[in-house]
Amino acid sequence: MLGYPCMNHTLRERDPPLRCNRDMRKATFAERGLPYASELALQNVEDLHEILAWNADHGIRFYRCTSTLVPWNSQFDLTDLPDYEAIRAVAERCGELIEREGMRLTFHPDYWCRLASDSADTRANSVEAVEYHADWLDLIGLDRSPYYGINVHIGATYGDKAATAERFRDAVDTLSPGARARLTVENDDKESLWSVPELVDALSGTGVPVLFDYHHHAFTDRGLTYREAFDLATETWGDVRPATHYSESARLHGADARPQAHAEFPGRVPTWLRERSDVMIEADGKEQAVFGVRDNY
DNA sequence: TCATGTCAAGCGCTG
DNA sequence: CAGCGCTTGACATGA
Repeated sequence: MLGYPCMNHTLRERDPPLRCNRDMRKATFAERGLPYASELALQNVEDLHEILAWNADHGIRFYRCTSTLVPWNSQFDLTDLPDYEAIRAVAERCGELIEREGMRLTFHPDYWCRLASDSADTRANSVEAVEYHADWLDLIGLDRSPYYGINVHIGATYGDKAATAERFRDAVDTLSPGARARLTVENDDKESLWSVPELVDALSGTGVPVLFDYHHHAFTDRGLTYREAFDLATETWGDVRPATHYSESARLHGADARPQAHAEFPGRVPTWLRERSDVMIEADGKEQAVFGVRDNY
């Protein structure tokens, strides 16, 4: 399966727009509080259902939802929301659609989610973030499996990789069963950070799978080919079909961009990657980029 | 309605 | 050493 993250450009441009990333600023949350958070969450979940339905109609069965599905969820429990029952009902319909259509849904908490941080506050916020993503997956009614994953980066070294790996494993141990069972960890896009072999080593014994990002591997290859790194990561998934990320550098497409920047429309996903994993196409072209890649076969 | 500046949260790195 | 970029856009204000 091929998929795309977050926004669907086609549906975003409708009037009214369909999107599941309605958010608000701190001052607005302070002013309007739970009722407005509830209203936004309900609209977001309703639109998530429409996006999933559109995806199914267009043969796209893999989707990553944004982390603003329930805005400000770090500040309350889902059950505190005035519209909780309505939200739950729509979430269940999303789950039924996903089951019926054989779809795959994942999440990717924001950049500040740093489970191995050397700051206890940052670690606590990060654990909390993984937990509320797990609450959403429970609400939708999806299995507690990395198949419906919550994907994070370690994303830093704090000057000591061994100590960072240990803090990461400790954080994993503090997660609830539902959060822990869904966690996946992706290789970073900076030479100094976490490569596939380093993650495999750091996570050995935890059961947490390594999510292989093809483009990022170029920055942390450690002498391994793409296929070697993918094979290494795939072993960590056990019986679960791996999820992977694919993108191409914008530079390959002539842009004067930093090497890490994504091309708007990547060309062709390697056949071996498509055959052996579900591939999230990370590109500004979003759903159109999936169509473009599909047309190249 | 639209343009513009700003926005909760962490990091490493660049200019 | 400030600001950028990530997995990236949207909110809020004022004309």
